[in-house]
Amino acid sequence: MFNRNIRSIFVGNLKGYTIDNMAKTNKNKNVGGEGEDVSTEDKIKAAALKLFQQRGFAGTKTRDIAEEAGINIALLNYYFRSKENLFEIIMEESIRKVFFGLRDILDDEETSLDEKLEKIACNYIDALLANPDLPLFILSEIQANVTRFVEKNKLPKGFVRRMFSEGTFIRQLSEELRLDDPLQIILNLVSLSVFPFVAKPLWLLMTETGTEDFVRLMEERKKLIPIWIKNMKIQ
Amino acid sequence: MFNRNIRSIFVGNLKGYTIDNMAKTNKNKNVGGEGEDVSTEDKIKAAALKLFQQRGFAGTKTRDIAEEAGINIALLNYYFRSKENLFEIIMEESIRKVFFGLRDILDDEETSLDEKLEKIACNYIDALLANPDLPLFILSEIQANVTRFVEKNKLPKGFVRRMFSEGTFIRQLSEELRLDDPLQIILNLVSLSVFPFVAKPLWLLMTETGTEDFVRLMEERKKLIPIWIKNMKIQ
DNA sequence: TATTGTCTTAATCGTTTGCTTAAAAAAAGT
DNA sequence: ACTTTTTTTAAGCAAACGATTAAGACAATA
Repeated sequence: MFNRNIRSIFVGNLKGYTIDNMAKTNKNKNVGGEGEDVSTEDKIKAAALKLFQQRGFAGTKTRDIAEEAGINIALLNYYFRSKENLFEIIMEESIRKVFFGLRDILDDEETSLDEKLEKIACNYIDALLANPDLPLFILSEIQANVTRFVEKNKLPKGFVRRMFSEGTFIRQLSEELRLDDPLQIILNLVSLSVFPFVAKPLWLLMTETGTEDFVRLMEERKKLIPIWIKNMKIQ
Repeated sequence: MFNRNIRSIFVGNLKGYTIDNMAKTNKNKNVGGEGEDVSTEDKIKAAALKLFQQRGFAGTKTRDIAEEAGINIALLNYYFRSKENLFEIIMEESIRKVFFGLRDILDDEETSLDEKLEKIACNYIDALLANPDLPLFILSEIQANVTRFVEKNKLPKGFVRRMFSEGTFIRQLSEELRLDDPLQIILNLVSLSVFPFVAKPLWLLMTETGTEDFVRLMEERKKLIPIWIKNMKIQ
């Protein structure tokens, strides 16, 4: 609750306000007994996340974010210098949520492949159930602006190499399961776990079901996906 | 090459031009020997498809479409009354491409489940290789504007019921393969086939490979996916 | 040749959008 | 009481954006 504002303000130029002004008193408003009271900055970020996920960067207007957060545009620019800056912050946290859990599981040398498969399917689907719109948000924003991703180095450092070259997970896949192409299996693991969330709006339309049914379906998959993956060795 | 313009103009109000004006002389410009010559309407639609897929509806500016098509905004509005109208047309054709092939295969009573699985994986991946950006485009635009989809009834009539209730494919799945939940299997089939294309930009970034490698990977999957699906019965 | 449909040029209109500013009120900290 | 920080109000600017219009060039057709 301290460095947040500093970072928000520090990205790019700073006009009008001094850093001291912003950083010194960044109180957390959680003092009332209700527990409903959140700091304004977080209110804005929550509103921005919601709208960015729903409508994308280009489809979201700063005025809508302000309204959703229950504040005014002036205040939005007082905290986050620009729409783009706000978006960067939201996207960075989104990436973190989606990739870091995965990395921690895959990196571990101790756990067996079986455990990893279960952990990934289980933890990952849980994480996505908590943030169902994250995957489509990230994927479509990459599509809309690949360069921004490459330049701003949004992917966790070393994540790529650790997962696809020197990673223990790949080795485990080819050794323990004797699967010819580990890349295909990784792709399958991610496809089976993530795609349902990407297709959720369409799925709900087509099956004419509600969110509750969708959640049930995903809960089942936590057990099923590891089984399916293990059955993917050539028999 | 005749009713196109009529439809483009007819959606919504019509001001400034008479229907006769538009419909009477709608020549196809393919008369030169080069074969490179396409009708202006198609040039605009091609440009619109490309940009809408890349940047989404909100992220695409009419001026960009005009520039991409090598024409001017005035002409764009002369053919397609508005950006929104142009988008509707593009989206409708996109939906058609993505869903109709699938429906035709699933509907057929004659072909066995094995054949269907192979046909879907093969034909579908071929179709997506020809239009790699279609799935993410459709899915993110549904997310961005679900209501537009519901109201404008974009999904093929009867498609939902035929696929998920009275469909022969579902029956075949549960009878021939004795899979407990056919819905999960359908979801898997689509996930394994479609997700790689949705995640393509991210995949290329992470694997540090090129489009050629991606195509090879997908070609392999055409054979592998049916095998994986068949192995999904509880053993 | 006159007509008709296609396309360009260039200007413009009304809105929307991102962002800024100034002044003051409200709240918090000292 | 005072100072500082947060938030509102309200106005407004400059650019972008979707759409329109008028006038005319060009090509095809009759």
